[in-house]
Amino acid sequence: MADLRGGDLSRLRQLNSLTAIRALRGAGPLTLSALAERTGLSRPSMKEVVDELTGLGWVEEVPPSPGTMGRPARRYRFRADSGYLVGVDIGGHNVRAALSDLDGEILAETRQPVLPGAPLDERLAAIERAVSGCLALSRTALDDLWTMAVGTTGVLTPEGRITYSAAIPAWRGLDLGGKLREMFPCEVLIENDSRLAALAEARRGAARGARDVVFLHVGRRMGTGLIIDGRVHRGFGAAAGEIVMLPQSRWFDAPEHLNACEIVPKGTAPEDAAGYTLAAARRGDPVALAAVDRYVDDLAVGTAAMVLILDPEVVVLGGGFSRSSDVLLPPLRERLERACMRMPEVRASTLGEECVVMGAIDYAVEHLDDQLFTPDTGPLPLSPR
Amino acid sequence: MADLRGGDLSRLRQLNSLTAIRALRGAGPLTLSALAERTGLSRPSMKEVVDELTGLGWVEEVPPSPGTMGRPARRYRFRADSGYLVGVDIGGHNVRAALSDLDGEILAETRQPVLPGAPLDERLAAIERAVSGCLALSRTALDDLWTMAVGTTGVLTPEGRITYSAAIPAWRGLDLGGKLREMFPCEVLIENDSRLAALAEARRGAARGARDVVFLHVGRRMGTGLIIDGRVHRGFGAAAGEIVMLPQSRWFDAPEHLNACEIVPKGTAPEDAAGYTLAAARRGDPVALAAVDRYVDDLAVGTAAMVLILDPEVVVLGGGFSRSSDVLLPPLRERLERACMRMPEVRASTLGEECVVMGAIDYAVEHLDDQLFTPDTGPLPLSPR
DNA sequence: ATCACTTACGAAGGAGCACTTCATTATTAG
DNA sequence: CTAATAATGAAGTGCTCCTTCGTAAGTGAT
Repeated sequence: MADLRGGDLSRLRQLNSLTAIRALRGAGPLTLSALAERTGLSRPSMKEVVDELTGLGWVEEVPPSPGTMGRPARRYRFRADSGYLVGVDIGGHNVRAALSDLDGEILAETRQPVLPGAPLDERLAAIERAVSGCLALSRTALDDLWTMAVGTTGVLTPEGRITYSAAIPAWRGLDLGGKLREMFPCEVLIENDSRLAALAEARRGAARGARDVVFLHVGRRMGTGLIIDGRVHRGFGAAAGEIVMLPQSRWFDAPEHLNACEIVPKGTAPEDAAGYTLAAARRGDPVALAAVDRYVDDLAVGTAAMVLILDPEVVVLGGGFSRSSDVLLPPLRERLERACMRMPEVRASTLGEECVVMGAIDYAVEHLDDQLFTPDTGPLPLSPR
Repeated sequence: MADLRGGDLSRLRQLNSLTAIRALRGAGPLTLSALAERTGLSRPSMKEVVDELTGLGWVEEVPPSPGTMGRPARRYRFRADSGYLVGVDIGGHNVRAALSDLDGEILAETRQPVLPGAPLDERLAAIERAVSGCLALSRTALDDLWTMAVGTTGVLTPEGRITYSAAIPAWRGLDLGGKLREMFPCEVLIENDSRLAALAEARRGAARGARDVVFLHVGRRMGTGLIIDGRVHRGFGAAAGEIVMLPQSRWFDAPEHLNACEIVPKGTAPEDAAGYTLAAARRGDPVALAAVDRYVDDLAVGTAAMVLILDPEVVVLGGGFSRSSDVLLPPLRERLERACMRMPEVRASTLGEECVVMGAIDYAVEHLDDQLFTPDTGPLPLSPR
């Protein structure tokens, strides 16, 4: 039994305001008549709603569109620029950031390289630089940032403390949420990077429209993100998706098949070895193909476990190795066909490197929508908070 | 972006009617003042709402509670008896049914034994008998049945056709939903039995209050049910939870460790073998304990996969073998401690044999609530439909 | 039995929101 | 310049909820 709050007349207005905002956010600038038709309200009522929203700063009039019959209608749009969001992807080698408006439209992106072994301060400074870079590029003031969503590798507590991170040694035990809240005067959300990537693929990428999605991060390290019923699944202790920890999933050592392939020339940097093998496999090298086969054999076990447990609509292959999805997808599909009860769609990521930042943006948008634009959350505040 | 329907004044009333109903269903009979306080509405408004609901047949006045100061207040209750629900559990050896009111309060239960190899007609007749038995016991007319929820073993399509059932050979390929809709003049919902058991445990059993639950059906056959974010997780093709199909989960053959234990006397019925081993293990028989150890070793692999993937709050052990949870839980916990990232609560089912029927009832209640008592679903109809 | 106290009931008056209707206004097409 | 088109603004209506206040129906003390 959810909320027991009964509704006042003002609540009705609030409901209608939110409906108007949703309609405006869904489809570009709209006239009063269009809004009225979409929402089912009468024109005069809609006028009052829009006037109120304009007064609060959530909605703004735009010039009428010319060339129509009759008296030109005034048009209104949602002011997605009343506030801004940043998404940050803190990886081993790079810190990426993106800045968007309240609709998740990306306005600026930056990247700051960091050494994997860099000390904590250096990495935090890179975050600072990445974000200020975005602010400068989009000419946005720090105070106009409403929410920052951060994706990083590692296992997190629900509050944003890092339990464990294989990729970034300095991260271990860090209260990342607390640190970033000291650095930035906005709300800070921390999430696992694979989960954010999954969200991005489900919102704007290869799994757009699907409500149940399994995202596989395949690369030097394995990771997963789950979208269940359209939302990021964290689990009770924010530890969902860690199947790589199970030896029988055969995921932990799977990348070694590619790294340790005989055909990789001595002296190749460890981070390039797998790429070399995958490229050789694409050319048809039999030794490389055999290594890929062994790799996919292992990959398919953990994947089949997730598919059998969750029965997702789509499985998305992302992460570094997904650049070679042409090599990986056919054999993976073949193994899953045999192992699964119902075969899901298996697709390659379409967002690539920007996947996590985009997911972070999407996550922030969703958080904001839950807070502001949901009927249960009280009246709309004045826009500039 | 959900619905774009704006709200009329009548919608406000509808909202408040639903709030009143929710309040009444949440806590026994209430006076107007109590209702007003809980919902935040004024007394006169609440009076009007309650009068309307009384007229529609959803609410009814009950005698005032004596022994209070001041003028005795009129009290109202939700008429949970405006309609009735049946839950059915179609197992290999038994068909169970339960009848409840709209609040899921169980009013009658029946059981009809069936032979596992019984032909289709016989099993359908048993269902018929089980349901009419419930109707007779509770003196309810067939026409007062609103919804029937059915749990059965096997893999289903989203529409309620049976893809595959190991336990009931005659079931294979059957359009069970269609058949039952011919037999009963009410809405029919079909679901996998383990999923319903999971729901029951999450609503009224060992996992009450938890939003993410993994239910393990351990018995001669293995099955699972997942509750994610408080709701039954079916998956895109209603095939979620079938990890037993993955050889590496080691679930499929796990029960064989108990069945084929050396100490089981020759000639024991196959369905009693595992029970014999478990009982011997409880007495401390070393051979039986070793078999249990091997069994739990295997059980823990698939369980760890689910826990690592989903990070549930609670894992519930149900099914036939859960009668021996005192023997199974400690070693299972020990293995999971080692394998899992975050250890969930591991508990034994508290509902036992009635688990699936109760889950069916809960499922029907939830379906009804979604249809009738949710703000987005339009106005409340007249109670006797 | 009576009186004070407590609490609920019911009626009356008021405010807010959305609806319908209609005269007015701004633009395009001929 | 006129007719047609479509949006605007103002006026009047109905519904829902709110507050207020006098009345009714009990309990407990004298």
